[in-house]
Formats: sequence, C-alpha cells, structure tokens
Amino acid sequence: MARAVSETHGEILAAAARRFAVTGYRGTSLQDIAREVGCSKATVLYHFANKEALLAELMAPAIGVLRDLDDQLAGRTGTAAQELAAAGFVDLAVRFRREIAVLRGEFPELLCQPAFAHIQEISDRLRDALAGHSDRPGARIAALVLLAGISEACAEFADIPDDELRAALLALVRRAVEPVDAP
Amino acid sequence: MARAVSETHGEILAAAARRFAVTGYRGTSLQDIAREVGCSKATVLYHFANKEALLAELMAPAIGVLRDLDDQLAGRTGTAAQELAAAGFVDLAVRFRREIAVLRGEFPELLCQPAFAHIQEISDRLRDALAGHSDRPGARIAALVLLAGISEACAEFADIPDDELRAALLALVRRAVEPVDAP
DNA sequence: CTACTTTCTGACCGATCGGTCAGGGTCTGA
DNA sequence: TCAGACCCTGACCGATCGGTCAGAAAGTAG
Repeated sequence: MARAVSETHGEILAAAARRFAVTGYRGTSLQDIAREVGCSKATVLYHFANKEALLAELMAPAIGVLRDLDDQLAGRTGTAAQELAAAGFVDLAVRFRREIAVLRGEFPELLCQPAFAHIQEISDRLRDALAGHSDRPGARIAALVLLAGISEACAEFADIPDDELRAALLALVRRAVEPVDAP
Repeated sequence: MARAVSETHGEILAAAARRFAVTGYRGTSLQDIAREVGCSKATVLYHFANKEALLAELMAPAIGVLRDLDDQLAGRTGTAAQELAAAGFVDLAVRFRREIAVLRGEFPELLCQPAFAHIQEISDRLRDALAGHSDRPGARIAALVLLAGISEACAEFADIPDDELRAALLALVRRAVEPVDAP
C-alpha cells in the first residue's frame, strides 16, 4: 500500500519533530518514530539516509533564520547590537519553539555533527552581541542566562500565544540586560 | 589488589560526577565511569545497586539543600518570597554547579525516578515564589527564564569564582524580576 | 502482457547498553 | 591454620540501538 510520493516523508518529519521535542534526540529511537507514523523502521530509513539526516532536515529552517540573524548582527556594536540580538533571538525562539526544545540539553553532542557546524560560533557571537560586546563578567553572565532561559521558556510554554510570549520575553530582556557604558 | 574500605566507592562517585556533568546521565555508560576510575564495570555495580542509585547518591546533598530552601519558603509571600527564592536558588546553583550540570536537559525523564520524587513540585513552588506568587504571565515567564538560565550559566561558567558568579547572578535577578504590586 | 520504478517491509547484523553471577584474591579474627 | 567477610573481575545475559538488504507489492510506461 504505497502512498503518494513524499507524503510519508513529511509524516515522518512531523512525527520526529513531535517525539524529539518531548524525549530528545538521543531519547527517541527510530522505532518510536516509525510507530507514531504507523510504518516500519526500515521505511524511516528509506526516506532518510540516517537518524542524523532526519534531524538535520528538521532543524534546517531554524538554522537558516539563525544564520540570517548572525549576518545582520555583523558590524553592529553597543546598544544597536543588544537591541537586534534581543529582538532577533526572542522572535526566533518563539517561532521555532519545537526545534529549540529538541536541542534542550543535547547541545554539546549534537554540535559535533557536520549539519550543525558553526552553530556554536554563531551562538557565541549572539551572546556577545547581547552583552553589548562588553567583557565585564556581569554582562557576559547576564547574556548567557537570558539566552538559555529564553530557550527553556519557549520549549516549556507551548500553550502561550506567540505574541504574548514574545512581548513578555522582550520586556524581560530589556529590563535584565546590563546597559552599555556610554562611549 | 583490594583497596581500603570505601575508597573505591568515593572514587566512583567522583568519576561519575565528572562524566555525568560533561556527557549527561544517559550519555554516560557504566563502562565510561569504570574506565575513568580504572576498575571494571562489575566493580561499579558492586558498590552501587544500579546506575540510578549512583545518580541518587550523587545528587543527595544538592537535593537536601533544595528541600531546606523549600521549607523556608513556605508561608512567605510577595517581595519576601521573591528575595529568598532569588538568594536561595542563586546560592544553591553556584555551590552545586556540577550537580546542576548533570540534570541539564534530562530533567523530565530523571524526575520519574523515585529518588527525585517531589523535585518537580518543589521547583514549581520555587518558580512561583520568584514570580512573587503573581499569576501575570509576564511574571511567570520571567521566573522560569531566570531559574533555567541560572542553572545553565552555573553549569557553563565553571571557571568563575563562586563569589563573583553569585554577585552577578543576584544583581541580574534583582534587575529582571517583575516587581510585585504594592498591596 | 512485460519491464521497470517507487514504496515499503521482515529478517537480520554488529555494537552497546544495564545488570547478573560464580569465583578468585586478600585481609582479619578466632 | 582456617573460616568467613570483603573487594574485585571476566564472562555472560537479554534488550535495544542504528543500520543493511533482498525482495514483495503496486503503479506506470512501452
């Protein structure tokens, strides 16, 4: 009972997104995904070269937006960098809540995979921008707390509407970020 | 070549703490721990009933302090609750950085284990206190962002002295927490 | 009809996981 | 001297993991 072309492909992708978000990448087996779709594990591996490729396709849109943000951030300094980093990351985290949830806690290992090359550097630059490119420990610590906390909050508050969550997070960041010294 | 009583026990505990903090609970095998200690996997399971018991003994001190904080928090309201929750959790997170790192991202599954019963409720109460027992979404979101972010920051900034990290985190929390409405 | 492609599957593979077990070495007290 | 407690280990177990493969089923083009 072969289905229409690429229909199963999308179903597998959707099922994987749901499972990964709940039980994590390592905590979800190909068998789990196949069961949710209603096909065999071999079918999953017919549509995707391997488990890693499945994850890579799942994260691609979010990573694209992150790269765009990184490009826009290049060259900006001080308050302008802080503002863009805050607004850009909050928006990204709210829109890609599920993708963010997938990475929860598995960051270090997943970053070793070629599909996620440079993500570590990009998020380092993002953190640096949110700190206003300051090297004061207080500013760097605040930036990390906020970025990590926002990720966690977006993964957790799945029931809050986008607008409301975005507004609350932005207000929090503006309150919490260490102001840059006037030049 | 049997060693002195309980010497190996402590070495296994220390090795497990190190490995768990880096690669997580699920990402660390008993074989990994045994290799780091320089003994066999069977020896690890001679000293600890199972992998879960090893984790439980590792987390016991941190959990004890968390319970104490929860007790002190009971009954307090408004600003007093916020202050104590902030100071108490920041101190706990800084002191037990490694234990906090272990739980990174594996919270939901680990909480199912009997050794961690009620931890979820305690951290819910802690979050509620930090939000000043307010039900405004902004306050609840800020509290979650801060608690999660602090955990992440403590796990990441292993090189910063306790005092400095604690001061920076406390300053951040005081800036970021939504003030409670005056009664 | 036949020949070919696409989709899908059960059976199987090697590796690794947490955990068990019988037994060997060493120390100690009677 | 010798029995027993303590510490430790190699060999092994069943389960599960990601991944492979030959081939069945169904649609399509000639």
